[in-house]
Amino acid sequence: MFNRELVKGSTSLLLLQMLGDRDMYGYELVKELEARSGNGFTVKEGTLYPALHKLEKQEYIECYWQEQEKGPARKYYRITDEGRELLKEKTREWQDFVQMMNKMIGRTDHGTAEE
Amino acid sequence: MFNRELVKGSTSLLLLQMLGDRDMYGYELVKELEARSGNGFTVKEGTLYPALHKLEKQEYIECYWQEQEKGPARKYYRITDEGRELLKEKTREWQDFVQMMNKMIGRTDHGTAEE
DNA sequence: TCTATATACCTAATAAACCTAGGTAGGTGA
DNA sequence: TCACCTACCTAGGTTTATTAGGTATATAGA
Repeated sequence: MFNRELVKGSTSLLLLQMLGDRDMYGYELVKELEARSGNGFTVKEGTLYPALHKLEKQEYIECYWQEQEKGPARKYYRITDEGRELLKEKTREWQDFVQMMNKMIGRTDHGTAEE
Repeated sequence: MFNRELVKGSTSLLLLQMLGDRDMYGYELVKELEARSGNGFTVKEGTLYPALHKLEKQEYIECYWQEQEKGPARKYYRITDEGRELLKEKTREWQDFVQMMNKMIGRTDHGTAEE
């Protein structure tokens, strides 16, 4: 759909946001993000797992294993208090960024940009 | 201000946007972006020049030298027709992306998710 | 039994974008 | 002469995401 480049830098925000709602495991996050975005994009496993590990190392999230009656065990992630702080901050940053971008790309009409 | 990470991927959009308004030279773009963003961020020269060269190679912009009465000559960049097409497309992508992100992170206080 | 598929985890190698930290050169003013 | 501003440039390193695999559990079908 749109350029995956744009998403750079927003992955951790997305992950924290998801975990802010409820504890989730990696594979679930991949599927959920794919579903929520309406096929807009997907966060690949090769992106997700390293990102989760980094957030965990920084103590913004923590994990626990949960055995399943059927299928492989799941590694659930839970957001920490520091994580919630970071989430708030990142959300604010995102909103500021959007505002600035809109100021930059929104104010010119060089080519009739109405839908 | 906000995380520079977020800007990654939007640099070429910003450049095309600026050049969509008028021809500009590299150094001018750096200063102008800095001013417009209200100190939000700066595009470094080490980012800008390679980005311009890439856009030129892809024929989205083209350049011409202009001698100055005082000071070093300036290398002006002009957006091409293909560039304008790309700009429209990238602007649309940006708007889609923002829409999706807002859908995902929009409800800033989790727990109350009514529409 | 053997194989394919789905779930669920992971990483090494690569690619892309950016930043750091320089360099070259013209011109002005102390 | 030296410092500073304008104006161009790039090599090397970092970060982030993707590609393209791998391991393991469990089930369904040939």
